Amino acid sequence: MVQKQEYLSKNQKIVLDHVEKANQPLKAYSILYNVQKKGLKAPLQVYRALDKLVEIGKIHKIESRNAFVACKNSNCIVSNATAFSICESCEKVTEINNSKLSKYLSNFEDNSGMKYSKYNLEFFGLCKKCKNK
Amino acid sequence: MVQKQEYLSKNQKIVLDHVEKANQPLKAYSILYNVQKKGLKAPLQVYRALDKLVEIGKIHKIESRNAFVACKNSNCIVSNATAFSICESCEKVTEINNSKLSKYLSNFEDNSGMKYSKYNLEFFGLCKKCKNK
DNA sequence: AACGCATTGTTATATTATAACATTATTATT
DNA sequence: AATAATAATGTTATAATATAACAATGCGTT
Ligand SMILES: [Zn+2]
Ligand SMILES: [Zn+2]
Ligand SMILES: [Zn+2]
Ligand SMILES: [Zn+2]
Repeated sequence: MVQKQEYLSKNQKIVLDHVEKANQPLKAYSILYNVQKKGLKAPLQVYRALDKLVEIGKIHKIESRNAFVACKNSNCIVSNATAFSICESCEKVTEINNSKLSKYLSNFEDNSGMKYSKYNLEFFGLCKKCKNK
Repeated sequence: MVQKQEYLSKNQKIVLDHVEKANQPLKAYSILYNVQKKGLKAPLQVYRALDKLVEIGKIHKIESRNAFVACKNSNCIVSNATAFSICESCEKVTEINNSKLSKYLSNFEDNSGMKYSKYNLEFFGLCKKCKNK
């Protein structure tokens, strides 16, 4: 039997490194531009690395922004249970780490008969800084 | 003073009509293709109508799918508080109308000092049908 | 009529993402 | 070590999604 991958490949490391160093979401093509000096020449190389990193929870995609951010919750137990706050003025994005919220949402059921295995939540508003302007 | 728009323009009506008749999310270019017989020839005409319709809550964007769906909550009080369930197998999307959930999320606060004015939540899983396959 | 503003029409272009195919690397099994 | 299975890479081209820029029109208000 083939084991699940437990290491990161060269391209995956390069992309993750770059995304982790940023403290804001990055666009795929901005990542591409910045890792070209490291040998990743084509969009697909970045997208493939991102796909894998998202799959294993090291990176999350901010869907409303088409941007990618490194996971801030160690070990990323919550890769299938993500929540973010997004400032609509300065675009600052923060990963929300709130166990009550994640418990509430992970246990959420409605009358649809559907059992949810995953969710993504994005809150919008003005951050402290922008509110006081 | 100019009043806030309370009617829909020609293009907006055409697009909304079309989206309402579908009971699934539609892609912008599929909408375009289907309303070309009604005179909307260019992507921008569709995107502009969609923008406005999203703004006033008649239509919601399913961010993880880049697709648009008509609001199912009458009067759309919740245009800034949206929740959807998405089947990862058949891609069926349902707007969740659950007052406990919306109350919980609308009142959610964390220690970031941010007051959220809007949220979008997407649940993923398998719908009843797909689960029993 | 004159103004302000939303909407429209149009062409071009930017941005985001995937298809297809050949090759190489890694790990597991024999 | 050879084989097979799986994952990752490299590359070119193209698909899908979305916006810029600018001119024109429609409509309610003054
Ligand atoms: Zn995370
Ligand atoms: Zn801000
Ligand atoms: Zn709605
Ligand atoms: Zn289904």
